[in-house]
Formats: sequence, C-alpha cells, structure tokens
Amino acid sequence: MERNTRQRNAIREAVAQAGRPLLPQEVLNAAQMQVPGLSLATVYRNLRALQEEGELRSVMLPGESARYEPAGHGHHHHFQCRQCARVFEVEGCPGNLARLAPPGFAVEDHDITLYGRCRECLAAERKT
Amino acid sequence: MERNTRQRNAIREAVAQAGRPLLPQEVLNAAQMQVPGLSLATVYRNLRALQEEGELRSVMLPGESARYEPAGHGHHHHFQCRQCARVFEVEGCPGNLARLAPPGFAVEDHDITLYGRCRECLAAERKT
DNA sequence: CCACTATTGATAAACGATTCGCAATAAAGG
DNA sequence: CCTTTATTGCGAATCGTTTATCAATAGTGG
Repeated sequence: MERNTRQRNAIREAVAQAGRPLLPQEVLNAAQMQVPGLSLATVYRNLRALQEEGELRSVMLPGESARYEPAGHGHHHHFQCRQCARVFEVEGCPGNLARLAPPGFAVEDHDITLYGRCRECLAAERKT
Repeated sequence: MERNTRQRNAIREAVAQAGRPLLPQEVLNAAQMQVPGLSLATVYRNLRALQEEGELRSVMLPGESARYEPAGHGHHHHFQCRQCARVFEVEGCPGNLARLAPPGFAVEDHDITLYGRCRECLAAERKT
C-alpha cells in the first residue's frame, strides 16, 4: 500500500504552496526546508507518482523541461519571465483558436505561453 | 569565406521545400535524397550556421526538440498532429493576449500551439 | 512492539539530443 | 590546374535530464 512519508508530504506541500509550476530542482529546494536530507531522486519519483495519481499535472513549455503544478486548476495557460525564468499561471483564454488551423485540420486542444517580465523583475529594474 | 557545398544546398532546399518545420533528423532524411552520404552532424552544423545567418529560424514546441523553418514568414503559430507528430504553420493570431497576464506583468511576446489531427491523418482514419 | 515491505538516499547509469575532434575531401580564387 | 582551407563524415564525447540499482530506513497493520 502507499505510505505517507515526510518526503512525499513535503514535496506535495512545496508544489501546493508555490502557487506556480516548479521544476524538480525547485521542488527539491523548497521541500528541503521541511526535509533537509531530501534527494532529487525522491523528488522525481514522487512527482511522477503524484502525477499518475492525478494529484499533479506536468507543465511543458517550449524549450523547457517539465514543471509541476497541482491538478484541478481548470483550463489556463502560462507566463514565463524572460529575466528570472519563473513560470506563472494565467487565467483566461482567448478561445476560438480552431479557426486558425488550416482547412481540413481538426483542432482538439491548444497551449499558450506568454513571455515578458514578471512583476518582481519589473520592480527590481526600476530600482536600478 | 563561406562555401557553397552540395550538402548545405541540399539542407537549405529540404527546409524550404518541406513547407513545415522539420526536425534535424527529418532534414537529414529529406536532404539525403539529394546527397546520400550526408551525415547528421553536418545537418546540425548547417542548421546552426543558417540560423545564425538569419536564413532559418528554430521552432520550439512544448516537450519537443528544435525544428527549423525558413525565416521571414512573419508572425505565425504552429499546429502539431497528435497522430503523426508533424508540425505545421498556422497563419493568424488571436492578438490582444497581454490582457490575460496578471496585473503588473509586462507581456512582450507569446507562443501558441494547436493540437489535433492533420488532414492526412484524418483522411487515413476515415478509410479504416 | 514486530515484521513486512514501500520508500528512501546516494550513486551510477541510461537517455536523447547535440557537439566535438580529426583526418579526408572538395569548393573557390588565382 | 594548383593551393588553400572551409567543410565534411565518422565516431567519440558531452550535456542536462531522468531513471535504475541496491542496501539502509521507516511507515503501517497486526
């Protein structure tokens, strides 16, 4: 049966608390606040397990490796800051994208990624 | 000075003729019609060189490695077929995506990827 | 409190994609 | 037609990410 380990809970918490999709390495950094000895392998193992359970969702962005966010946030897209490289959720969706596809193509889904500067990085820039 | 080799021309042609972004391996397959002995390393070298020259553009899709298309096709997005995995250009753009970002975020750019079935794969399905 | 076994940490290994090293080849100018 | 040297083909090497191995550890039900 599945066991509730400190490691798994810390990983679950880290993703939930972050409020944005995290890289495995970021999950490790965050979860090590709770479980200092935590290893990257364990993070990978649990991210995969939690994803298969349907508790987490993997977020793929162009040219980036997988990040993880809690499942069940409904349809949304993402924003990546060009300065700090962090990824954030953005609500809403333009919708009606199927019309863009060439005739004869069936559109079933879509991904949108916005790029720019996040609030924090903009604030930091102004101070310089 | 830069030389015009059969290999480079074949690679350039392959990308131009394809009409869709190609993976290095796909470029190799196509260009080997013209230059049978062509090697993958040469494809990589030339794709990189042509990109730096501004003749080609690399296309990144979520979870995929880089594809290459001719530069200068203007702003557009891409469609990936879930069956054959090929990528196609789609014209047009919903525009006004900046409004989706959280307050305080500056949106500078965006990527849109559509997913579904391409015409060929839809046609093939009907025949079964 | 025990026994069972899922889980962990540490490290090596796998993996796919891309690049490098080098001798052999072949454009291009004279 | 030479000479120069950019370019090529091949295989090995690298890169970052992810997974496998395996002995040691620690949840969990009884």
